[in-house]
Amino acid sequence: MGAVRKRSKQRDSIQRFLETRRDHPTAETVYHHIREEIPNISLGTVYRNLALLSEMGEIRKISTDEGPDRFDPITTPHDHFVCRQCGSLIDMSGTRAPRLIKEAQKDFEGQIDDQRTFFYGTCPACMKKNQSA
Amino acid sequence: MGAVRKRSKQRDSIQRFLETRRDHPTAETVYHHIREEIPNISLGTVYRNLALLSEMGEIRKISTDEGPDRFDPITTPHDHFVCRQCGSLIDMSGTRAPRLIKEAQKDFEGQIDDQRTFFYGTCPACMKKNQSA
DNA sequence: GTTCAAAACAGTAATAATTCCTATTGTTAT
DNA sequence: ATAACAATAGGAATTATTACTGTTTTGAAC
Repeated sequence: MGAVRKRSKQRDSIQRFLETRRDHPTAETVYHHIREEIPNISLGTVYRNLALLSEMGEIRKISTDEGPDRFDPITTPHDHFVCRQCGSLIDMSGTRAPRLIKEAQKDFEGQIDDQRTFFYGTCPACMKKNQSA
Repeated sequence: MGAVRKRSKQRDSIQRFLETRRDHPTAETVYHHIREEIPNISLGTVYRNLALLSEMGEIRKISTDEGPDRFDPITTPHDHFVCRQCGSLIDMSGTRAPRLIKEAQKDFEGQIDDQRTFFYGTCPACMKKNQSA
């Protein structure tokens, strides 16, 4: 009998909060918002539950070249764009993962389970900002 | 007139060291090795120069879901594999970047300059280890 | 080769990001 | 209700990285 995972209102609350967001919050952002609902939750609890939810496949951890890790409630495969100027993280349409994994697996002796693609550049908002400046 | 970049034996040494390695060392690893050559180099200098070399396009910073940032002396486009079990970072053959950027740019209003693809799974060495265990 | 300002340095402090630890609380199965 | 144990809070500790300060090195101009 493997470890039984028990629910907790803290973890439920974290998951529910993430689901309302399209902007891939950091652990710090999650912490500040959950504190409005559960004022004495600790940052450690937030980190632990974000890690747990990731392991459980309920959310996805996203590490980029810019800034701290972020978390995404959408676990269906999709790519991300990172703005080098403002740091915003944007969902990209279209998924390339299954095709890429199949392709890469051909030349590779290990086992490929997952894949992440990031695009870097300037986001639409910053493009506009730069024009007027 | 932009800032004039001056050379230093510290930066040269860091770059030379990286070029001998195929395993994408962390800042800490670089620091320990350079200290054999320049015993009183400081960790801050290592971080500063790794950042500078990245900006200059001489090396590449690599951030993954597992562990601290790593640095790659090869700047021609290529993908990476991350072993979830041992954390090793492996170069993948074949580049998908130019094709992917072109594809993604079609549906995207921002400007895409760069792209990173990571594969996650179990590396060949860990596959073997798991079999015998 | 001396001068001079910019750039880089070492060393240290500070901050950011994350994990670990301990005592306590809440849940589940009996 | 109680035993067993998962999950908690809160803070300490650790890891990763950046910033600051006074000193040294670099490279160009003379």
